[in-house]
Amino acid sequence: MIVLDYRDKRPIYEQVVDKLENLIVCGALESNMKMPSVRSLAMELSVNPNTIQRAYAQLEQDGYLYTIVGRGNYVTSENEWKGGKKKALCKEFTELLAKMKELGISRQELLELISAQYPGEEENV
Amino acid sequence: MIVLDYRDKRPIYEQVVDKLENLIVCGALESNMKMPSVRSLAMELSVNPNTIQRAYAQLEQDGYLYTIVGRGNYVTSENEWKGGKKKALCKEFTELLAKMKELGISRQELLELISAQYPGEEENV
Amino acid sequence: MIVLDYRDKRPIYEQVVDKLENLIVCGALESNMKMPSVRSLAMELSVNPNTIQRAYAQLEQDGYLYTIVGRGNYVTSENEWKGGKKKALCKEFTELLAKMKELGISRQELLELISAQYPGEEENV
Amino acid sequence: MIVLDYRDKRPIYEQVVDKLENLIVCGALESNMKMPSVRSLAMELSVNPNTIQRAYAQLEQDGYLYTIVGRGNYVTSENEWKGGKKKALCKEFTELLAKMKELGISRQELLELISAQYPGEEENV
DNA sequence: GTGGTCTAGACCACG
DNA sequence: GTGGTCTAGACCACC
Repeated sequence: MIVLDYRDKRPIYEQVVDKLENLIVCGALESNMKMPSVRSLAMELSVNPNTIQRAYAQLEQDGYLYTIVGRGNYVTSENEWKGGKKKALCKEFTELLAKMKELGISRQELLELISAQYPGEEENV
Repeated sequence: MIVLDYRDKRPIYEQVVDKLENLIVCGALESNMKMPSVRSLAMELSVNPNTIQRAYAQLEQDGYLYTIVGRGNYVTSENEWKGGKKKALCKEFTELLAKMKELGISRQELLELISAQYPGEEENV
Repeated sequence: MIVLDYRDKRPIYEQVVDKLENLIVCGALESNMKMPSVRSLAMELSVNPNTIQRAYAQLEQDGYLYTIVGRGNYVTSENEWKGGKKKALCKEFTELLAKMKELGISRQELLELISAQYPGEEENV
Repeated sequence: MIVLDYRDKRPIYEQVVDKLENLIVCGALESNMKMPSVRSLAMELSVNPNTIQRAYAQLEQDGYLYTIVGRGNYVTSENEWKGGKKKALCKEFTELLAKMKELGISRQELLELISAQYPGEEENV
């Protein structure tokens, strides 16, 4: 389900947050689905339960999970996190655009990169 | 020349690297220009010389500076770093696009964000 | 009669206490009225009978219910809990006022908040 | 500086957060003042450093502190937290008002409680 | 069994 | 010396 990269400089709990967030965003973990328990996921990843606990706490704070004490952690429904996520990505996109523009990358080059991701849609839409 | 933000979570040396890289990319620091000495820049920013030393080392590794022992640090000529930088940014851009597409952000929305950065250029260029 | 919020951080029994207390305070549950049995309410809410038992015990301790062993739980008459409740709320109110004053919130602002709750009563009453 | 109440059911870190927040709000801890280090405060309170760490992290997230890794924790300037705090208190105030109104506490009684806190200001302001 | 908190002790990057 | 992370192991309330 998750593979940790111990060569990565980022803390483990952050890697776990990232991977799980991706799984939730891409729909692999469905709304209201029960997540593996703190202890079981810790065992599976050979990591201390506290570390998973911290990751789950972060995900809850970011709105991707909700916790019922004594029962487990569950995946939040999509519309509760979608708005925030979209806003964050657009911000990142704008900042990246600024850097690219400064380097002299033309609007045309950007459009080509986009067309590679959104095939079939003509440019004169 | 450089203003540090001590509340930034990133380490100081990384901020210095970032700022200097920006100054080089935007052309404020010209090719083959002599950089301020480690000690003088450390004094100017009120930080430990080790911190500046580390930043310079990082910039040299990234190809933005070259060192002449006993003489100082100099700015690399543009064509030596431009290709790598551009490639890195395009890769980042493509990965970000993939995430945005997954979230359901339309091609149209992207074009609007781009138009905000590249004003004056019509969409049917 | 009662709707539980499983995403609420508070324990279930505490939510039950709160909801029942509200129903008693607002008069929906009249004095000396018989409460539903522990088991039946537990069934209705799909929770463990222990949870309801604990809630009833708490309500009894707070003076809102009295128990007749072998018969069931009954709502206390109003005058037995009203005094204590009022005193507790006023204490809470005073403490909150102190905090607000410390933050520089003016008397005028407080009056406006009150007017929003007690509409129709003029300020010079 | 801080006294813990071990009979309190709330977690220790939460008590620490509460006390420190109060000290900051009331001005006892001035802007940009250096807080005691994690380890020293832990020693002073006879508590594990992790516990203090968690409290500081919470306070940072709430905007009362900012952290410079390797240097220490510092008190945020007032205007960075004042708005959020005021909003939170007003919300609490409104909710409390609703409860009091339900219990039949009159507007007049509230005004008297307020006058006790804001002496000298006449009612017909 | 579940999540939440806490202790004791360790290592790391940073300055 | 500072904050940040992690482990190992423990206890608690809740259900």
